[in-house]
Amino acid sequence: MDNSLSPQAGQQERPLEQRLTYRLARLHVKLNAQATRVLRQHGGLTLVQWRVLVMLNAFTETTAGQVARMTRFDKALISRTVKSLILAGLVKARSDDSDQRQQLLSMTASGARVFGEAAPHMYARQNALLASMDATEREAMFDALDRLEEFADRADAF
Amino acid sequence: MDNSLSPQAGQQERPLEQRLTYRLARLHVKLNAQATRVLRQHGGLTLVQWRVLVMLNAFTETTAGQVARMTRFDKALISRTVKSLILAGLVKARSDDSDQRQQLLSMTASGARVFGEAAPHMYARQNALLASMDATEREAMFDALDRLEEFADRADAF
DNA sequence: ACGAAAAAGTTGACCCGTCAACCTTTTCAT
DNA sequence: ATGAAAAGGTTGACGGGTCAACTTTTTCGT
Repeated sequence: MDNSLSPQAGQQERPLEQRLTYRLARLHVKLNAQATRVLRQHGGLTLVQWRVLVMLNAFTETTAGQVARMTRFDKALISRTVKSLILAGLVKARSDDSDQRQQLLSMTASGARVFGEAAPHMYARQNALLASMDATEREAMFDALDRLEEFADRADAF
Repeated sequence: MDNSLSPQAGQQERPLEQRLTYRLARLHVKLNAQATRVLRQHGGLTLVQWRVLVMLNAFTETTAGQVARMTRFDKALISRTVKSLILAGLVKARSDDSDQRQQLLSMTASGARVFGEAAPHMYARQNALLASMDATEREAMFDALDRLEEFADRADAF
């Protein structure tokens, strides 16, 4: 609750390490916590479950692999999450005749209901988030994100 | 390797959920991975160990609690990380006569050496990151971060 | 048409980070 | 001066997320 720093604080304005990396990490944690809370209050999905359902909502019959690629989550994580969703009756799998390796996933009616319950709140939150910036700021933000991500991808830079 | 999406992709330009949250998460993961790799190649610290040392470098004798508050890491995580640093001989603890609950932490010579080995690379990386944007973009980025973080802190907004 | 390589998914092991319970020491109100 | 509350820190348990190994099915070059 008390935000005042130690007696020694203030010696240096920004000892906070890599400010950018650090700030991003902090923001990410906070936003995640907020989203998790919203989901818990409106249907009880986990964040990963929610993201999978978002994908299944946008692309009606999709495979686990495609979800993994689109969300950039690890396929192991997706595998377990899909299993949990099927167990909860929110998702169903249909085997693909043309490729026996993969299964086509889609929401069940109950899945759609739970998704529909959480979605308005999640999207409202998202809009409120975006509304905290004006158009040019948003533009700048997304540009910066692109730039930074591109940089982070040049793994061999260091 | 293949970035092309499914046959169904493209139906919607941005089904990617909360674009912002999602993008931040992705960037955060990438930056973390990069930092972790740099640390592994230059001394072998973990990211949390590094951040604790950054704090001990800036504030000579600090307590675990202060490190936790400054880094916003969970105190449990700090406790374990400090233990690992002491075990590795990189940090030493001195009991505080005026308060028996806490211990004053500082780097050992060997800790300073390891820190000094990693620091140039970490700071170079940080500078390169910032250099991927010009001054006004940086300004906008940090403004946006402030704004978003403030929003995320208004927990009761939803 | 066959064998090598690649893709889809599953599983186990592991680390990171959080949460809650707990112990000890200190603070503070009355 | 004493008991309640708060702060520092430790620990155990747990979920999130990654990595690597493996199975099965498909693709593709020759």
